[in-house]
Amino acid sequence: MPELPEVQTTVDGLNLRLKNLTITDIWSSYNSASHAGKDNIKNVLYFKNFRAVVSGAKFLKAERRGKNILIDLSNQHTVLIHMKMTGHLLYGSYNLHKDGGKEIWRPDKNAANEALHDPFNQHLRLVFSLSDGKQLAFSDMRKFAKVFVVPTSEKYTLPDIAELGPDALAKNFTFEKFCEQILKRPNTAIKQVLLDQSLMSGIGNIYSDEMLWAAGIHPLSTPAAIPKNSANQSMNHSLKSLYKEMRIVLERGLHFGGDSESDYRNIDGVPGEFQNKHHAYRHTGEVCAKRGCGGIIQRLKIGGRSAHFCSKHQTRFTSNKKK
DNA sequence: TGCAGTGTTGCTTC
DNA sequence: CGAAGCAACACTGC
Repeated sequence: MPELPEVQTTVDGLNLRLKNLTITDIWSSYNSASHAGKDNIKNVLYFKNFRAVVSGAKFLKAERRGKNILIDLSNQHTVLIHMKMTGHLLYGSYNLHKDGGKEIWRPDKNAANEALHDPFNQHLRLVFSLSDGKQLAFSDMRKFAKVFVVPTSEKYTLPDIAELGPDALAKNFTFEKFCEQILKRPNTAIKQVLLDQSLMSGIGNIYSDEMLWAAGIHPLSTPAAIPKNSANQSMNHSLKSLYKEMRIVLERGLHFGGDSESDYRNIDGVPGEFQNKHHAYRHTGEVCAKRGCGGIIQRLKIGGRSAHFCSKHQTRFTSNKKK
């Protein structure tokens, strides 16, 4: 779901659409004490405080740290949003309806915005009203998302941000640094290592499968056993190729506006296209798309996640020495 | 009809 | 410390 390319696409959309807008008010479905106490949108740092801090502030800029979105406001405060599994930010025109004692936001029927035709509007948890008369709505079907506000001076010292490893696409995240991080877990399946946000940040289940497929490395390979460089010209089956493919696959995800295999939409409600470019993820039982390979895509549970891979061209490197 | 599967993270346990 | 397992929740598909 939202992995690095999807979160970046969302952040780019926020910077494009919300520039110079002021948040006139906010609303939340979690406006009741019965939901307080958990570390997610339910407590919204106790909604009244959140509302008091955020209302009236102007949007300055959004940025991405791993899979987190940081939104700087003009009043020296920053909103952190992690979309987790099913979070969606949607920008468009909504109207507040009263249904008995219950308040419900519904898309404006006359608006042409694609965001407003999405089923995610059934699960709105938080709505920012903006000075252009439109709204930024946050939908979160499974209610796993995290949203809170802190002084901007503290944004990078939050555990959510400070404990992240280097960003997978950062310019200064060199091959040497990549190896250093990967080798901190020398005997753990590479699939799990790539998903560990404290080692490097931004990679999720889909892109990890795709980069391992492209690099020709079996997801159960252990880092210490994978050659650093490959002998042949193709640079395949090595940490070097994995590093290279990591960059390529994530950049491609970004280029195609993210991956909507599941239900990702950008803030205008438009799906991405990367789901049509998969070679491994959710291709179980299909013939491997690699030229001349002819293998069949397998699926395996690794670290509680499903991994998809070609058992023919993805080499399994494991250490012989068992402890 | 019921239950496994789905993406991400955090907490508990060993 | 690391790693496994499960919980947080809701919906889809077999």
